[in-house]
Amino acid sequence: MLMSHHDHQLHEGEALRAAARERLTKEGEQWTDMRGSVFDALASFDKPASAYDIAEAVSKRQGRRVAANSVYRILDLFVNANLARRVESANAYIANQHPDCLHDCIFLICDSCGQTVHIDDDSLSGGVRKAAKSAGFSAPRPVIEVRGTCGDCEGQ
Amino acid sequence: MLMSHHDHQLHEGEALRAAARERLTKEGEQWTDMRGSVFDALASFDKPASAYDIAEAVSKRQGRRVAANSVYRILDLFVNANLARRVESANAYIANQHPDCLHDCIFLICDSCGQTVHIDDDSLSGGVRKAAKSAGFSAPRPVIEVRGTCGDCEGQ
DNA sequence: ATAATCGATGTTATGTTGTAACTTCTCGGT
DNA sequence: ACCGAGAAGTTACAACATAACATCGATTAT
Repeated sequence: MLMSHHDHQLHEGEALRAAARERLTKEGEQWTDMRGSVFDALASFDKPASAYDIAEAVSKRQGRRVAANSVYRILDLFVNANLARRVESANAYIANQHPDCLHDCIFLICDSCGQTVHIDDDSLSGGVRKAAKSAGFSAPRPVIEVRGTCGDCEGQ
Repeated sequence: MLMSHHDHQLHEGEALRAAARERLTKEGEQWTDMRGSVFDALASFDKPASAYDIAEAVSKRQGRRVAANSVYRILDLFVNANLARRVESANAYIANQHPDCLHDCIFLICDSCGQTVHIDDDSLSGGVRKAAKSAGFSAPRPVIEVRGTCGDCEGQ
């Protein structure tokens, strides 16, 4: 079975930061120091991070207390602007590696180590969207996540 | 496009309660008064209910304080035994209307009124499972939910 | 220049969801 | 009667999330 693919600009490090910044400003939002710090913290985690995790990371980095509160505001902004995603089944957030392009993504979360990979399969998410529409739902936003055990953890 | 279907015993009211009870005892677990009360409360909601909602309902019904704590224990048991499902994106639980049969279900949750319908589409959930397995994940448990606006709320 | 405004952030408080640790109760087997 | 095990009670707390209001700094109008 052949899967349709399209080219993604997959960003990381500086490039990701730049892409995020560009995306946010294109939304008409400001890229402030605070937002930059939150983004850096978010992107520095290798697994989904809670707002509190991020608040702690930013606090440490800046040597002052940053309240979870402020972090939530910024995360909400990021999610709306496609810079970040919320992982519902983990109450956590993860940076979006291609903020430029809109997707329903599918997260695979390892119950053992927490590692989370994300895959884009528009045929799957499209099917879910379609099923929702058939049931009379409008403006459907699919949440597709899979809990399981990743390959690395499988052996042990 | 034709969708594969299979017959479901869709239970409600007394029949649902009986089916749940049967299912639970088949798992080797006891159907106690408390569990019955929690199940009744859960099934009495017409939308996903939080553990605290349920604790409150049971407390009211019994004229004594029932701690959320106890409700959580029972809900976990129910979820494991397929009597209930957790709706991840709502931090809430919903009774499973066919506890006899195993499914990855798909929930459609209305952001406006909270009504939640569940659909079973094994081809969709199977696709998600398959994608997870291809990515090296074992024992995948898909979480498929859709946030949107239901038909009733759409007009207004 | 000063005042008004607005968006971003800080601050404090509180609400909601979820667990942990330990005790008490109940029931069945001896 | 005693014991053991599972269920439920109790208390405490951790983690997640939001609300309301104050402050700050940049921009604009006067």
